[in-house]
Amino acid sequence: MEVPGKKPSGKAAKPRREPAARLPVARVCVEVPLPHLDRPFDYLVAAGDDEAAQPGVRVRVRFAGQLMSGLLLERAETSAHEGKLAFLDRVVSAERILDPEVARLARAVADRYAGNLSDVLRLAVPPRHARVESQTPPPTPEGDIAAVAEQGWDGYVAGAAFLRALEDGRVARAVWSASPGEDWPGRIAEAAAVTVRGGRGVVVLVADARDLERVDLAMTRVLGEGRHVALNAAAGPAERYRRFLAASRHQVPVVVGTRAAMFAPVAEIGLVVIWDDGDDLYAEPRAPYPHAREVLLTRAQLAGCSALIGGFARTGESQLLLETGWAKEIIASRDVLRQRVARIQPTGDDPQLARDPGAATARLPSLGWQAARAALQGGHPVLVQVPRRGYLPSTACAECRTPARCPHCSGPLGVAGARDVPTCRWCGRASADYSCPACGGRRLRASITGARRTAEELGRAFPGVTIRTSGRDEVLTTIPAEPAVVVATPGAEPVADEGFGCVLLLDTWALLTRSDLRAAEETMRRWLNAAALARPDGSVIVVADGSLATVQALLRWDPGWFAERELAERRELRFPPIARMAGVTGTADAVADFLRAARLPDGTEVLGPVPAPEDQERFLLRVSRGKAGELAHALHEAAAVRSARKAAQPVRLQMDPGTLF
DNA sequence: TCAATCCGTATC
DNA sequence: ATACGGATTGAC
Repeated sequence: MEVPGKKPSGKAAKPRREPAARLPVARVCVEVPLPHLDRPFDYLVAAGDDEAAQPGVRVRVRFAGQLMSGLLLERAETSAHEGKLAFLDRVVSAERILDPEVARLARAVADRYAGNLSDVLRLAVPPRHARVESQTPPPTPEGDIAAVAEQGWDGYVAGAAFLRALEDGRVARAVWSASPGEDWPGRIAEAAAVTVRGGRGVVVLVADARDLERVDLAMTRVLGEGRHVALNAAAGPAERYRRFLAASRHQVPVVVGTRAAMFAPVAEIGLVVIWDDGDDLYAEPRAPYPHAREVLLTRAQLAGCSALIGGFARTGESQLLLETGWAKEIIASRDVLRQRVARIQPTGDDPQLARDPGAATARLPSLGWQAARAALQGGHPVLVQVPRRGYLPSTACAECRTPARCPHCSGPLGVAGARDVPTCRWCGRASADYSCPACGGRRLRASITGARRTAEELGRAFPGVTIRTSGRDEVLTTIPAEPAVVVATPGAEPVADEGFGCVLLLDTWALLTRSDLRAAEETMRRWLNAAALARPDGSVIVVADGSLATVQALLRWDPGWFAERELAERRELRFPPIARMAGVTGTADAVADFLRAARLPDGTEVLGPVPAPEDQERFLLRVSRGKAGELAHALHEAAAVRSARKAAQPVRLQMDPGTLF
């Protein structure tokens, strides 16, 4: 290191600056997105900046002749840099917004995802809002957390033991299969409360704003006011930064939030929680595309804290955590489960289907119609789950536009692709030789039947009953305990005050026949999440063949069995998460150039290329789980080589890509 | 021999 | 990106 001496200043413009007496060197992560610059750069701290220039503050630095933003990672006595060090241009604010624990996590996430630290830090630290920073914060509440009633966890084998471990500050890691009807926000709030009582902080992730609202309310109920903040985009930048600061300044011990909260700072983190980790909203769409579950698990590992992965469904990744012994299972005993679960029945092979006059009127399988009618008569609401509008087009006659109906049950006929055989979206029967009952035409055209149209049809089937819809445009959060039919798309199901008397899962054929890797898992997740809303004395009707494994798992309410099966299948096929994959996308030339530069680990399988959008192509690289770190390192290195020599055409790298085909 | 320009490389 | 240094070129 060479400190600029008292050289005779030729031009008087620069103010003379002396380095700080102790720890004069600041290591800075400069905000540049280039892989070959993904390392800290050392700067001198001026004596006047000594106090403000603490680890975690925002700084401005001159970098390659330009003023750039950066984050101060650490102070040091000396630098290994050979040349002259420049001074920090200025400390933007003395607010230490990058927690050391989060900084370590960010580095690990960057490494795992073959990305840059500065990219990850941009995800971890919200944009500054100067006014909010200067405002004085509300005082932290005094007093103890009320003793938590933990009976809610008593229904689970190992549930009480898990909470005890949290309170005692022992490390406990669990995959929790919530029982149907569970007040899961309440259970999560209880787990948070005992952790806080043990003197540690908590980060809770949920997939969307609606779940966040529920957990937010539960936290207030269990912890009292002022002990947690909810982080989500909806709050707006100023409010969002205010809440971030409340966590960063350790004024609250608990943060709940959507994806971006995975990096939220809390003092002495003791527990991370993620609910429904199969929801695809947990995949971050910005580089380097980290998945919230993986970030939280990395965080738990690095910080040595507890982890709770909860849901009605169970992902392959969670199952792997159990099979490797990293986490323990928390699950209700069969007895408790029997008391909680509704009567679940398939209709796929319903022998009465065609003959039942009620079914014909309702254009529903008779079993479904009867169950719904019974629930309504009992004074309870009915939930009908249908896939999202446009998810799978149904069809009409190409000549006269009469909607194409199943000859057996009058359900709508759907086609997955132009050449596919029309198949009923209700009963799943194929109609290879369909002809239009109105004009005899044999050609079909696609038309859309969304939740609204389904609602209209059901309105005719249940005259005099209120029909409501909940979907992308307008999401219902809760509905009262009175007779009504709610048609909802997956993920938009409201919670009924005392549970639904009946839950109908329609259009299951559309979900089951999708060919991508997660189709079965995703179907299971959607069914379980909807079926969990049924009353214990209610019914769940799934319009599918009872012999299918996915349907079997639902009937038996056994997400563990299903996940085990699913993971075994992926093991056989060498699919993630058993093996690990990386996607390399770009123009043919760029991708070829990249792969030439990459020193891939021994045994890497190079699959492809396959065509990708915009005239690009994609390769998939596959390695064993143990070599994933090595692969990520090799990819980052190759990206660095290319960016250093200014390769014109970019290549997009993605570890664990969401779609494999 | 010197200045203008090009190219490659580092960026503290 | 921009800036700098060494190499290269061309004119005197």
